[in-house]
Amino acid sequence: MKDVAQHAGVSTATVSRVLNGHAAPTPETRERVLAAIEELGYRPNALARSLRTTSTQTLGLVISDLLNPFFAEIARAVEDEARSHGYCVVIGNADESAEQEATYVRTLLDRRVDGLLLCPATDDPSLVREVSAGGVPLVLLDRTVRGATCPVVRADGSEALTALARRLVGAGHSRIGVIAGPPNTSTGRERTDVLTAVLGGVAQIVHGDFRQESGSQAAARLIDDGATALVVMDNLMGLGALGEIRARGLQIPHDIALAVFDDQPWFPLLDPPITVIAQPTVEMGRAAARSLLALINGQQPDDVRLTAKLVLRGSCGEAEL
Amino acid sequence: MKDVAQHAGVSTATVSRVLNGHAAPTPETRERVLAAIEELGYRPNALARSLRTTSTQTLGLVISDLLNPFFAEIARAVEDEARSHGYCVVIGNADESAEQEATYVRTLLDRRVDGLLLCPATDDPSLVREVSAGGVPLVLLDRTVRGATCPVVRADGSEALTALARRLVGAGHSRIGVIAGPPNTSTGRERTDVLTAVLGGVAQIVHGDFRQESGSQAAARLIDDGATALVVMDNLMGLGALGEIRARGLQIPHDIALAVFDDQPWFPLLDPPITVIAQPTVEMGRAAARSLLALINGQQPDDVRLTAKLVLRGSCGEAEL
DNA sequence: AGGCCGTAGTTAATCGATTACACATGGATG
DNA sequence: CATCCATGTGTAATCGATTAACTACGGCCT
Repeated sequence: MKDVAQHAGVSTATVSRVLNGHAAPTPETRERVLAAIEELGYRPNALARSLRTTSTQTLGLVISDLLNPFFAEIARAVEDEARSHGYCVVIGNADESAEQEATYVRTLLDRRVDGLLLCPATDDPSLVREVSAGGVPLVLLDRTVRGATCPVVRADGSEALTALARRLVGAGHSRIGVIAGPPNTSTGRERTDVLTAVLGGVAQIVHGDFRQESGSQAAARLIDDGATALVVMDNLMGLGALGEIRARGLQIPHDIALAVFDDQPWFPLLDPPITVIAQPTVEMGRAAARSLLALINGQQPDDVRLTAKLVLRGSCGEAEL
Repeated sequence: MKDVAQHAGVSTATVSRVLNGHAAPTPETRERVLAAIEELGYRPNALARSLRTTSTQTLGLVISDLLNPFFAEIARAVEDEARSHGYCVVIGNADESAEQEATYVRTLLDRRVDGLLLCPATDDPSLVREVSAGGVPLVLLDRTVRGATCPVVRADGSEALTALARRLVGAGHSRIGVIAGPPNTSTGRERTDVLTAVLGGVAQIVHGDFRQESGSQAAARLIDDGATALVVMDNLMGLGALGEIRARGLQIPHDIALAVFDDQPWFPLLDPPITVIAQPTVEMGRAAARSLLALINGQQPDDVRLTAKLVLRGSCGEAEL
């Protein structure tokens, strides 16, 4: 910057003013400065700028698993929304581990992100408290924590799950296996709560860990226990369950019905196409980014609750109803 | 930091030394400083540190599309490898657009990443030159550019493609449709070059843009033109092609054979399971991160060329051979 | 006792920007 | 013609760390 100033025969203050579009500099000065910038190929140092202004124009996003397309879509949406407001997004991959999540959150805070979006790995509120105590704007995404004091953006699958459960019972299923998320995640608990409320003893619940492998294992157990329908609360575990069903040579929906939370582009391609509860991932991501930006701008955004939709495709024997 | 120093009754220099594990401070001083840090909940400002040390301990990764699981896996691997060396990764999503790619690259450079990993959207070398001119360590990933002067990490699918092509010809296919990537990407061109070399006039090539939609359209055209086999050069376009095949009610492999570049966890679940050319994504990501770190440490890493493997599953009529 | 040295710690410059304040210039005003 | 104000620019402090150069303090040797 000093070089640019010298080249243009002005002070660094003037260069800075030109860069930041202040009213002061004369059109001619501005021209000269811009020419010098161009000629020297100068690019301002964002670190120095941020240090001085205490604003990085960056949002932190800590998600549970980048390989889960559900989160990848969210990340993408967050990024789009942020970019359209001149913000950049730094993504941290917690890998469904509370420790790694904490590490990432701290790293991002150390780098002074202007705000943080978090998909908490567990419903333990301590990390959230820590961030709030630091005064950094925080929005929770997809999952919440106990006694959360910050805005939360998530999808509500109660209606869809209820409709699905009724349908399965109506089709005569009397042993419905539920492959749920970990009991210490809000999504893991809430979704199963809805189901048990509707299904009562008909439901048999096994908790997985939102990973493919746990889906296969849970499916194996449930099938061994005589389940005639499987409801899987996450697409990765759904993938595992599907693998197990195929490995056993079972026919969907004849031998076993299947429904999965989260839609994926390849679900319609299976035979039969898979019935899903689709979450509005893009809208969730965008809404979360908007809420966070609002918070950064001193507003107090409300919680956002979007609805997940039941998409019937055939894997629950819809055709036969 | 000043507060911590005061609290511990030392100077900021001493605090800094404690933080950075310098030899100087006495165990007692160290204790006192650590206590003060603990008590005040002090966390060092990474921006200030980076400004002073001109090192951010951060790698930039600009990829073509986060929603493409191929790149998501790579991103994940890069991140793992980087983290194990104490580096953080900032991901930028170019969305297969050269402009957005350039924007991201510049943003990352402005933030002074220590090095950059790039999956170039086109084979135009100008952006690469710009980065190199800035003296920032750069490694290309998956794709290269014309006259690249930096290390490149990619997968070689020639053998696998050749074997696949021979097999298809051997099975009697005389019109083989190839859905390729854009001709101005190295992967788009090289893969088709291999195929045309082996197949000659038997191959009919349509270029897509690495997105699902273009896969459907290309498949439609090729099928209309009488193709009895499709080779798709990317998993997203493969998804599109599959959709088109299903929409037309064609049976795989009876009516049409199909093979796709990039393996995906759900390919084995289709009926029949899809034959693929699997790229070693994790190894690619790790290797790229390692090369970049080597470059940052002043070494001159070689190009890395990993081999993609043909995985026969049935969608090319393997059972019938 | 005096000189020397190693060690622990302090002072102050520095990284590259932003910005409050001071200053100079020139035109309008009484 | 002196005064005042508006306007454009420069000076220098500042953000929060790191680190070279310096100082103070003991202990050791002769």
